Amino acid sequence: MACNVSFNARTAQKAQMLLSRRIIIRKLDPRSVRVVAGVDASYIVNRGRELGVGVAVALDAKPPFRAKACSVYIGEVCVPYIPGLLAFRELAVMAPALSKIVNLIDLIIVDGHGISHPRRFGIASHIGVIYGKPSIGVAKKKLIGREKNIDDLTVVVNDAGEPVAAVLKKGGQRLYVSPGHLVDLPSAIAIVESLTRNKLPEPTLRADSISKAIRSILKGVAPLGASEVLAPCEFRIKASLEEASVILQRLRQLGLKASMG
DNA sequence: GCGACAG
DNA sequence: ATCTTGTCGC
Repeated sequence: MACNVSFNARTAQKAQMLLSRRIIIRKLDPRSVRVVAGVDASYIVNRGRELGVGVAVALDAKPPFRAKACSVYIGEVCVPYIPGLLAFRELAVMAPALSKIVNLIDLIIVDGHGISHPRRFGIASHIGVIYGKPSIGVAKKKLIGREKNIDDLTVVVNDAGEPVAAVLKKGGQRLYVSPGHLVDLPSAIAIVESLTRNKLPEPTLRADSISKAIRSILKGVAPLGASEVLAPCEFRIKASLEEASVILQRLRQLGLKASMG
C-alpha cells in the first residue's frame, strides 16, 4: 500500500488564495538577520514509489557561513509537481526538516518564488506564512510576469502592474528574487546579495550539497567527504520497516545520527 | 486552441 | 526535480 494521501489541485489553489492574505510585505533590516536557513528537496524512485529527501540547514548569515544545525527528513511523497503548486509537493518532506531548526533562524531562503506567483503565494511565501518567519524566494527560472528595466535594475511585473521580483545576474546565472513574507523587494535584494558569493545564495548551495550527498548514499554510493558535509545533520526516516532499516544502516555506517519516525 | 509553465 | 554523453571553459 503506497501513497494513501490524495491531492486536489483546485482545493490547493483555494488554500493559496486564502493564505496569501496573511502575507506581510515590509522593510527588513539586513542587520537583524544573524542566522539564516536554507532548504531543499530531492527525490528518488524506489520500486514505483517516490521517496523525498527534505533538508533544512541553519547557518551564520556572514562569511564563512558556518553551519550551526541541520535536519533531514526522508519519507514517501504522494503529490505530483504542478507549476504553481510546488509547495504542496516539497513541503511534505521539507516541513518536517525545517520544523526542527526553525527556532534558531531569523530568515529562510527558499528555492522557488515568493509573491511572483499566479496567486501571489509561491513556496517561499507559503513557508514564511506557515512559520511566521521572514522568507525570500530565489528561483532560477521565471514563473509569471514580464520583465522590465528600471535604470540598471531588472524587475518582474505581474498583471496588476506590481513589481514582484528582481532579476540578479550572478556568474551567468539569472536569479529571480522575490519577497516571501515579512520582507519587501529592496530588502530581499540586499539580503540575497549579502548571502551570494557564487551563482547561488550560500544557504541554497549548502542545502543543495547536503541533499546531493544523501541522494548518492541512498543510491548506494558514498561520495568522498560526505561525512563532513552531513556531520551537522540529524536524520529521521519515515518509511516501511524494512526500507527504513536499510537507510538507517547506511547512514549509521558513516557515523551519522539517524532515527526512525 | 496555443503558449507558458518555480522544483 | 531526474535522466544522461560528450563537451566547453577556467
